[in-house]
Amino acid sequence: MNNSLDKGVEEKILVAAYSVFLQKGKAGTRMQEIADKAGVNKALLHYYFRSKNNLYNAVFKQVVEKFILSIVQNLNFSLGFKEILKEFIFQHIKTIKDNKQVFKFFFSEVWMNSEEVMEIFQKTLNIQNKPVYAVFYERIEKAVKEKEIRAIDPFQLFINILSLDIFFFVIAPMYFTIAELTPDEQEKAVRDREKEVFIFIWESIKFRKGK
Amino acid sequence: MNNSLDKGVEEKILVAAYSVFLQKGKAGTRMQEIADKAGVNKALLHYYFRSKNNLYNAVFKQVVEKFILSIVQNLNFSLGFKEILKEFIFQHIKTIKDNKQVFKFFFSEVWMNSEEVMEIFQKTLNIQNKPVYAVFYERIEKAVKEKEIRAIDPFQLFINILSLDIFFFVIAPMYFTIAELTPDEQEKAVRDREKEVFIFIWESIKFRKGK
DNA sequence: GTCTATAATTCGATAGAC
DNA sequence: GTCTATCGAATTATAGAC
Repeated sequence: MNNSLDKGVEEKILVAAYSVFLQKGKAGTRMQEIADKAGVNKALLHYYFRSKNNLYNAVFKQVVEKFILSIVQNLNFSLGFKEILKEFIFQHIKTIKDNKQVFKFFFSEVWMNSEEVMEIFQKTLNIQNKPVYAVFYERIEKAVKEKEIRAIDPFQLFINILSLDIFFFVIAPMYFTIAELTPDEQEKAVRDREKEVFIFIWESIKFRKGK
Repeated sequence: MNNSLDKGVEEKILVAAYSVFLQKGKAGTRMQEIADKAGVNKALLHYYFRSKNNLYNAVFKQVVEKFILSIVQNLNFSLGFKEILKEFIFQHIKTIKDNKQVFKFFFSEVWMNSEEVMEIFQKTLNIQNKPVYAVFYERIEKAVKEKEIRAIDPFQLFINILSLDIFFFVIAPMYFTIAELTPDEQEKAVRDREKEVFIFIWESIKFRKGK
C-alpha cells in the first residue's frame, strides 16, 4: 500500500499534468507524456480522471487560482496608498517572475477554449459573491477622496497596474532571445523593469497641489 | 485555367490557413479544415507547402509582420511629442482592435514553439540591421532633452506604452464574458479604455516646471 | 495542377488479467 | 489499483490516376 512517502498517485498525475499542460498547451499535450512524467501507466490517467478533458480542467482550475491569488495576496490595507501600491507591485511582480509559465499558459489557453473553461474562471473569481478585486476598488476610491492620488477611475487604474506588471514579464523570454541578452543583462533588465513600474504609475497618479 | 477573378490557389490556401491557425493555434489546427475553408483538396496543401509545419511558418511570418507594422505605421515625427504620443496610441489601439486575433495568436503561440519561430521573428524585426523601434527611442530621447517630457528611459517608456495599449484588449473578451457585459456596455468599455491610456501616460511623463 | 484513395502514424480510450 | 495489450478514430502525408 501507500506509505507516508508516497504522494498518492492521483496527485502525482496532477502535478505531472500541470507541468506538461503549462508547457505544451491543451492540444499540444500528450497523455503519454504526462504518464511518463508521473511515473505511472497511461491507463491510470483515465482511471483517475476519465478523460484528457477532465484532467485539463483540473489543471486549469489550479492555474486560475494561482492567477487570482497573485492579485489578492499580500495586501496590507493599513498603509498609505503609496506604500500599498509599492508593496503590491513588488509582490505581484515577484509572483509573476516565480510563475511565468502560469501567466503564459493563462493567456495562451483561455482563448482557444470553451465556455466550460470560462465558467471555471468565473466561479473561481467570485468568492462569496464578491469579485476579488472589489477591495481594491474601494481602497482606490478612498485614496481619491482623501487626495492621496488624483481623480481616476478605479477600474482603469486596476487595469493599468496589471498591464504594467504583467506585460513585460510575459514577453520577456522573447525579448531576451531576440535582443540576445546575456544572463547578467537579463537580470539587470528585470531589476530595471521592477523599479520602473512603480515610478511610472506613481508619477501619473500622485496628488499635486498646484493643478 | 485561372481567370483574373481567381486569387490563385496558393494564396487561397494561405488565407484559409491564416484564419484557422489564428483561431485554433498550431496544435489545434487540422489540415482538413484549412482545405475545406480554402475550397480545395487537402492534398493540394501538401503540394504547395509540403508540410503543416511549413504552412504554419508562412502564416506566422505574416503575423509577425502585422504585429510590427502595428507599431511602426502611422508615425508622424514632425509633430510635438504630446501629439505624436496621442496619435500613436490612437492608431495602435485601432490596429489592435481590428486585429485582435493576431495579438491573441501572437502571445499564445510564440511560447510553445521552437527557435525556428523565434528566428522568423528576429529576422522580421531587424530591417536594414536596425530594429524597428530605434526611431522611437531617438524621438523619446529628443523629447527628454528638449524638456517636452520628464527624464525617462526610452526602452521603459516604449514598454509602458505597449503594455497599456495591448494588455486590456488581449484580455477584453475574457473580461466581457466574466463581467457579463452587454454589447453596448462592451463598446463603452472600449471607448473608456482608449481615452484612459493616453491620459495616464501623459500625466506620468509630461514635463512639470516646479519639480 | 488537382483529385481520389490510402498508407503510416499518432493518440485517446478501454478491455481484461492480475 | 495497476498493468499490458489493443482498439478505433483522427490526422498528416503520399502515391498515382487524370
